[in-house]
Formats: sequence, structure tokens, C-alpha cells
Amino acid sequence: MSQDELRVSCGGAAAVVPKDGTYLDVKKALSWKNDVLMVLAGGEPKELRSKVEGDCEVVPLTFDDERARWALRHTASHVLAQAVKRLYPGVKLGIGPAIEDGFYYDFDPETPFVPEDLEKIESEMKKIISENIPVIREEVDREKARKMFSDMGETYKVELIDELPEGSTITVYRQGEFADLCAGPHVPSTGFLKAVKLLSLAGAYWRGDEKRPMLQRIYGTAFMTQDDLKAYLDKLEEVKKRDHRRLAKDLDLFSIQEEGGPGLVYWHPKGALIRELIEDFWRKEHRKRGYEIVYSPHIAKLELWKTSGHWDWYRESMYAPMAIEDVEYLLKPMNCPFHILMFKNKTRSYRDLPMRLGELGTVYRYERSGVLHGALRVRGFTQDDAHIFCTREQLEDELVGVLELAQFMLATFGYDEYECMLSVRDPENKAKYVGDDESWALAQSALEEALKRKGLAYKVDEGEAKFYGPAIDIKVKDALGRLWQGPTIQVDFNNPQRFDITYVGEDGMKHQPVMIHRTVLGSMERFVAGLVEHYAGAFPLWLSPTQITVIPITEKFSGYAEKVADTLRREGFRVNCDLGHEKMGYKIRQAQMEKVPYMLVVGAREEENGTVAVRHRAGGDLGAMPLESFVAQAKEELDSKSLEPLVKPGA
RNA sequence: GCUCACAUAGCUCAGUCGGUAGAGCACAUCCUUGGUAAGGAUGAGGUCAUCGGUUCGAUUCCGAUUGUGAGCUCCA
Repeated sequence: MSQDELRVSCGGAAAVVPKDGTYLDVKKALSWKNDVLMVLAGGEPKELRSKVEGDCEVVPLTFDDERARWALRHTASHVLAQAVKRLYPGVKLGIGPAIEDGFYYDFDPETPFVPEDLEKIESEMKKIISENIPVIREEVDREKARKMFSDMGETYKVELIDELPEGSTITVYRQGEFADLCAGPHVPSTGFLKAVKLLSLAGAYWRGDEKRPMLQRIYGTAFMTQDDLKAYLDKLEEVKKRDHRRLAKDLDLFSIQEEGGPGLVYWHPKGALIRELIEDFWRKEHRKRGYEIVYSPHIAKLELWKTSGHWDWYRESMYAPMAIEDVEYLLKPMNCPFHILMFKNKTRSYRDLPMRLGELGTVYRYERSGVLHGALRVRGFTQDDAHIFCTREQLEDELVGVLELAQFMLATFGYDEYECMLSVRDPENKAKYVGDDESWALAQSALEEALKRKGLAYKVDEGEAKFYGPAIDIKVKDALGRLWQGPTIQVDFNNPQRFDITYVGEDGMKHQPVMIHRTVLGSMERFVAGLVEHYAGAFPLWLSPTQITVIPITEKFSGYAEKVADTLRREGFRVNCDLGHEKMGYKIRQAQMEKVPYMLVVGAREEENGTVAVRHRAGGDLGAMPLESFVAQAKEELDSKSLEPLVKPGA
């Protein structure tokens, strides 16, 4: 082997490339397929177009690898920008990164884009892709880059260059007539893009700062094949089908009324029933674990909110004060001050601790109109709130108890996967937080220990703590793999101080309790909306508003149908007896669309034998079985809060 | 709050290049008595989000307001 050659190995295979060769040469030499987008050389991710730096072991990276995927999509965003520049030369470029499921590019157009423009832009992108333009990386010095982009009128790019730290390598990527300030990496040419699609158009502030100009962002995505792209678009359709706003309307669960005001939820009978069932479950599980359930008012004197610190820290999220007999009152955005007042109502002993006060407390927060979203983000909502007052020594055990409760309740609803975050204070900026180092250390280690004792993996999120203490934030994964804000548990040393609450210890001295703020479900509005999407509207038996529909084949059997329905009602089921004079197929369709778990079809055969022909909304026809047999199995399903149907096909 | 888009019957949506509107589903009545996802007929139902402007005339064009959606930002 000559000195002008480099030896590259890959698994068992090996190749020799010229000394100034690139990984494209390696690709050729090793006959890699075109799905290789990047390589790992000596463990470092490299573009295919970069030079081989020495003898090394390489690993080809395809779309399955996150880095390669991001490179491909990042190139797609450049193609988008190139297409836009070809069609609208006066447009100024913002930034255009790859994101989780695709990419976007921010533009400052002379005249705003309209949705129809996307089609035009997309077909120009396809042209650029078919031209298979090489994507070339180029290092430039700061002055040259600055001049280049200011000559092009790209003022946003110039701003970015000016903010790059001293001594950093500035790179420009060129593809044909188009050039962009960009750190890379990219795929070697535009022809590597096989399936791209532009998805939506939206506003976005320059650098996410609302004081800066609003740019127009075009979102898109890219895959290796049209089939994969289609699968992704189908998934978006599935998400749309499960949308709680759609399903809540179809299933008549809740609404938001224009006449009533934005962000305020109206729970219709069926939605209210689901909520009631969840709340009953919530109360039962809390009482079991030593919680006491309370109610507190909806308004309180402004003075109270000053004491709690809300007036200083939370004012912009609160509804304006109302004057009542010359005293200002505020609608509550949180329940904590009320629970503190209850604690404070009499002298507390260490024997009273831990004191766990729970409340399904309805709070109101002023949310900016643009952030409201169905029942997920609203202005009035009911938190499943609780505050635990305990000693420092009890803190860790209490936190474990909260985690156990949270895990149990979430599992009941079918949420088995979580991501836990430990939100701690920003070590660089301790002034932002109240309380001494010792308290913070104690709180943090208690939270950490509790997570470890429950065997929960977690990530530490610096700077995400509330001003009064560190927290555990749990995100739960739903049936589509999406993450939802779940339980949050916060340790608070601040409010006990502000309200000067104490208990008398064993030593007869006054001590300050620690406070834990915690919610398991979050809010009833958000939780039920999340459940609607998680279950795609098909609630498990115990939560279904109508659990069983009895369908007589003809009116002749309505007597038997009513008898069956009565029996089921006596057994505690929510039953609808469909005596309408439609055909059976029609009634089944109605029940299917209402997502009623069980349909019992009864006709001559059933009446004669005292049976019911059972149909499950997902499992279909289960055949006939004695009514008692159905009742026994369905009761088991109901009482165990089973997520799966437990009624088995009859003989 | 900001950018862009949208607002027609309970729901999903047509439509009017400006002359006060239509379908399917749902609803009501009647006929049909039918074995596992839509039987038939008839009927009722809309100040085309609200308020202004332009016009002989506005649901249609323009403006404002309200609400909704996609995002930015923020959060239970």
C-alpha cells in the first residue's frame, strides 16, 4: 500500500482510497447503497463529502440514525430555502433547522406567503432535487462571510454571524446558486432527497423573541421513501382522528361556548359522568393513603395573595382584582394559600404531621388568547391538588408515597411509560430562588432519593425549578407515543416561611413544617382530554358513559330486552335499551359510533334460552351466552377497571 | 399578545364572478318487524359569527370585533 493511500475498514470489509479521497469514495469502494447518508469515522460523525483523515474504521449511517436523519432533513430545509429564493428573490432568510419529525425554515417575505404558495414552492423543491445539485461545504473567515451575506441583503444572517463566538469556524454551504450560513452537516447533494413534503405555514418570532419581527415559518418533512412519507402522513391523520376536540364533539363530552368566553369548559352529561367517575376514584385512592379532602373558596382578599407571593410572581396570569365593599379580592389561580390557612387555623403538633390536604380545586388563570387549545389549555380548570405538611425527616417518605400514588393511578388509566425530570435551580443564578442552600440541598436529595427508591430513571433539568423549591415533573407516554405533562411534585420551603406556619415538636418548641405541592392528574380538563386521545374515544368499561346497549331484533322482543336491561341496571351497569324501530344493523352502527363497549342483541333464540348475543365494540360478535355469565364477566371487567374486555366468546 | 388562515342548518361540507342559499348525516312523523356497522317516504330546521362601510341591493367586496385553527411564547 502506497503512502498516497488510506486504508478504511468497515466491519469485515476494507477499502483503499486515495489520500485526498472522501467518504463518497469509501462509499463507492465498499459498494454502499444510496441509503447511506453519513458515516461514523473513528466514532465521529462525518459528512460523506468530507475528506478521509487517515486510516480508520467507518460505520455507514442511514436514515435510522438520528444524526443522518437530521442531516437529510437539514438539507431539505436548504432546498426549501433555495426554492423560495428562486421564486421570490426578495425574501430574507432566517434560520432553517431539522426538528423532531421534519424541518422548517423561517422567512421574511416582502409579501406574506399564503397556503397556496406551498404547492408552488414544493414543486420548485422537486425540481432542485431532480437537478441533484452538489452540496459543498466551505470555511470562510468572519469578514468574508459578513460581506457575503450583507451583499445578499441577508440581514438576519449577518446578525447571526456577529453573534458567533470569537474564533469559531464559520462555514457556508453552497448548492448551485444558493448559499447559506450553516454549521452542517448535510448530505452530499440535493438528489439524496427522495420524499419531501411541505406541511404548514405559521408565524414565528425571529429568535423566538416576541419583541423582534415576526417571520413566516414553513414546516415540512422528508423521508427516504414515498412509502415512509405516506406512513408518516397517515400517522398525522390518526392523530387528527383522535383529536379530543373532534371526539369530544362527536361523543358529546364537553364544549367551549363562544357566548361564555374562551378557555372555559362546559362538561356535558357524558363528559361530566366520566369526570365524576375519575374524581370518585381519585378521592377513594387519596383517602386510602391518609389524605383528607377539603374545599376552599374561589376568591380571597388580595392581601392573601400578597402574603403568598402570587401577587409579585404570578400577577400576569391572574384575573384582575374585584372590589367588594372596598376590599379587593382575587379569583384563585392556585389552591395552596387556602390549604395553608387551614393548617394555620389551630396549633399543630408534630403528631398531626404529615397532614395531607387534598382538593379538587377549580382555579382560574388568565392565559394569553393565542395559547388556548381545546380542553388542554384553558382558563378555568380543576386541579387534583394536594398539599402535604410534614417535617424535614418525613419529607422523603412522603415523596415516595406521592410517587407510589401517581404510579398506581396512572397505571389504572393505562399509562405505563414515563419520563421523569428532576427540576433543580440554576447553580449560576441562585439569586432567582428563595431559601438557603441547606434547604435546597435537603429538598433535592429527598426528591432524588424518592425517585431512586421507586426505581424511576430521571434526567436533571437545571434552572427548571420553581422559585420556591425543586420539583419532579413526570411526563407520561400515551398510546401514540406522545408525551403529556403528568404528575408534578414540588418541595416548598418558602410558603411556610411567608405564612409563618409552625408545629409544636416533641421538644415543645416551634418548628416550621415543609410543604409539598403535588398533582397527579394535572387538571380534570387536561387529563380527560388526554384520555380521550389516549383511548381514541373508546373508554374502558368502567369509564364508558354507556356501558351496554341492549338491542332487540324486533319490537316483539322489547319486553325481553327491557328485562335484560333492568337486570343489568340492578347489577350496577349503565345501560341503554334501544327500542327504536330501526333495523338491528342500524342500532349496532349507532352503538359502535358511540363506542359503547358491549351490545347485547336479543331475539327469539335468546328469549327462549334466557341468553344474550354479545357483541364487543372491538372484538365483534362473541356469540350467545347466558345472561348471568355475561354479567359475571362484565362485572369482573368493571370492578377491576380492566383496560381490556374480559367477556369471552360464549359456547 | 403576535403572524397567517378560517367562520354557511345540531354535525361534516357545497354554493353565490354581489340579486337573502343547498347536500349527506342527525332530528320529527309515517311505512317497514328486519340476526351483527346505514331499509324507505315525507317533513321541519339557516337574519350565511357580530357590528359597521361600499352598493339600487352584501351571506358574497372592504374594515373592525368576537371565536376557532397552525405556530411563536407560555403552562395544570
